[in-house]
Amino acid sequence: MKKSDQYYLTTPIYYTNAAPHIGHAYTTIAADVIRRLKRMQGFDVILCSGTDEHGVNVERAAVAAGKTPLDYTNLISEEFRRQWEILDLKIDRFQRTTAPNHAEVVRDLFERCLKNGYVYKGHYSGQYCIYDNLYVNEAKEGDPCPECGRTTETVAEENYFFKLSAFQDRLLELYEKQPDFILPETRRNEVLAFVKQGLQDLSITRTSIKWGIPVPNDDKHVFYVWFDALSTYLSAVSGENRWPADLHLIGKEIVRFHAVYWPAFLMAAGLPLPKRIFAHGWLLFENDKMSKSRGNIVRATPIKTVLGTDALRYFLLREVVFGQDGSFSYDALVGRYNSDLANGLGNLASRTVAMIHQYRGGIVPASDGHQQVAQSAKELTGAALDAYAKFEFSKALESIWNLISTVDRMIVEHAPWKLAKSTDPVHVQAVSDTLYTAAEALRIVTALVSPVLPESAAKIWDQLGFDTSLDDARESDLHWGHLRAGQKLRDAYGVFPRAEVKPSIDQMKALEKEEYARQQTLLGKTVEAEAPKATDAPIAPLAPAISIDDFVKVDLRVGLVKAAAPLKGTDKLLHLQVDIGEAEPRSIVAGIALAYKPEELLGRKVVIVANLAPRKLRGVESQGMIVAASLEGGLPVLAAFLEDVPVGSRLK
RNA sequence: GCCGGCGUAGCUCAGGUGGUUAGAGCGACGGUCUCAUAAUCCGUAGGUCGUAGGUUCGAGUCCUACCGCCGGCACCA
Repeated sequence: MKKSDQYYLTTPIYYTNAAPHIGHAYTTIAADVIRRLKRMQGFDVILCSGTDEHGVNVERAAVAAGKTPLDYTNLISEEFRRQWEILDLKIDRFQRTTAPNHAEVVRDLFERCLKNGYVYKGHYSGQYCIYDNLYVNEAKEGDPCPECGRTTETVAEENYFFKLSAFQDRLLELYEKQPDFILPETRRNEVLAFVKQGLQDLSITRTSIKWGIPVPNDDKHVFYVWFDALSTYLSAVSGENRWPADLHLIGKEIVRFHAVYWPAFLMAAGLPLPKRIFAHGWLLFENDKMSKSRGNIVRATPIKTVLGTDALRYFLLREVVFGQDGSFSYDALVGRYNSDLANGLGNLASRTVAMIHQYRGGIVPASDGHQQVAQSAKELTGAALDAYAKFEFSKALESIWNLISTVDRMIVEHAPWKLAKSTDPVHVQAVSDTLYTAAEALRIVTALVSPVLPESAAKIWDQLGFDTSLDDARESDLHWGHLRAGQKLRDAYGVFPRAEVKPSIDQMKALEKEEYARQQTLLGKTVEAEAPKATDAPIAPLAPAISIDDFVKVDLRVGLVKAAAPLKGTDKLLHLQVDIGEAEPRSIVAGIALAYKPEELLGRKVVIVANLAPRKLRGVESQGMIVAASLEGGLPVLAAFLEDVPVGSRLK
């Protein structure tokens, strides 16, 4: 049985199709901060992270790199682990989906679900168009393909299905009873809307994939992504009595899997549910989504090298409202570093320690401190802890910096450097009061920021003369007056040296290039060979072989876009008029509105499937189809020619 | 198209149940101090609170419409 003082939290299980970047670091840093906060509250905390290593994408990437899937994922998994080490993130359990203990847990979960009647072997059977590689759900035997008009074939395929449909009510009840099961609220609303509109059973195995965990007693099948990956949260603590997790920290793109599928799997298996799911937002790069195709991915290690890990941690948690999207930029990073860390906390530590050395021989003087500051400290500490408890990191840090600024003001107001020249006992005590107040407030601030700035806080802690580890600090240590008179301070040294803006940005950018090159070399050609955004969506298997006669049936033509307009009522559809050399331009509806603006298509040459049977889309007849590369999870890219070609030419 | 969120100083954002001159931090500018990391501290400038109506004695705060942005769903064959 799990003990009440235990806290189990997880990061997502990162997919090993790409090397770690700042986005992975963001989640993991946040988890590390929560881990330290919970420890401060006295919990026995463990943090689990890991790598999700199965699936087609990994299989393909491995082949492309000339490696076996396992060799390949060994490499990337190790790269993730190394990354967390470099960033001083303590991962208590690092679980790989390729580990033997994990396979056992997955099979066990499956068998529990099976035994309880929530898994069935589905014979998907239905109409299938072999030409378009398309399942036509609504068609009956002998019906034509809506795409090409040719007769569909009846196919039957075996898959294991999970009866997700049986859990709609229970899930809604869960969300109702535990309103904070999914945070923030906006994500909860989305999940509610999704579940309320009805749930379909989920296919949880594949026969087309080999790189995965075989289904018990039926090893033609391999578990498909979510059944496999989500179980990691169980396998990371198998045999430890740690389950259920207190918190799954995730990115907003995987909310559905964690908030719908995962609880349903666990309900089906009769296992306890996680207590809470928190989805943070995305880290944008200067308002653009980071992506390989844009080439604007940032890695964490160059930032560590130039400004230190704490600078990165502070920036991410202070600048970004946790739960919302936030943007990263080098300017903002260095700005925050200088104004908040160097000029704020760093300078306060520096001046406080220096003055006590200078005016009191490095010994903390006896005093109760200024009561006004003590009062502010009490209030602001309370506010910060409240915010921390709600994962409102930016708010918590704001409160703490408020206290720093209060202390700075107090120091100027009492100007100890003036009174220190006097031997009047009243003045002597006044100086002591000011110095004690500054040191005690600094002590509290340091302990309070230590979950976010562990490395720097430890340095200040050391300068204040403590021998204990800040890791052992507890919330009760935050009360005013714990600093003892007579404590001997250590020498002062800079904790956050001020950064020159341009040189440090240049240096980070240079290191960023090196780091990118290093990762690329590590992974061989695979980094470049990858699709811009790889997801775990199934990759369509190669269509069946056709003869040249079959190919000739497809009439591809060069067309010129004469007109283009959005199709109202849709996000993705454009209505085009395309001249392919006929008397009238063709009316073609294409799902490319997210990738292309109508005006940039005008006058552009495109490739058209000219003999595709016409079909109405949203009430508009589409007399053909535009040929485009369809990237997984990405935007379509139109086929085009490098040389100019006449309108109407046929492609062979 | 449906559902939800947002639009407040150059930037990032606060502004329960409507009530005197709309706030903070950063940045800019001016000044001050010297314990300190050319830091601190004090002060100044800057906002028709997306637009247009409406309710009200009174609206950034409520209502309606519209515009723009962001999510989710639908849609994308």
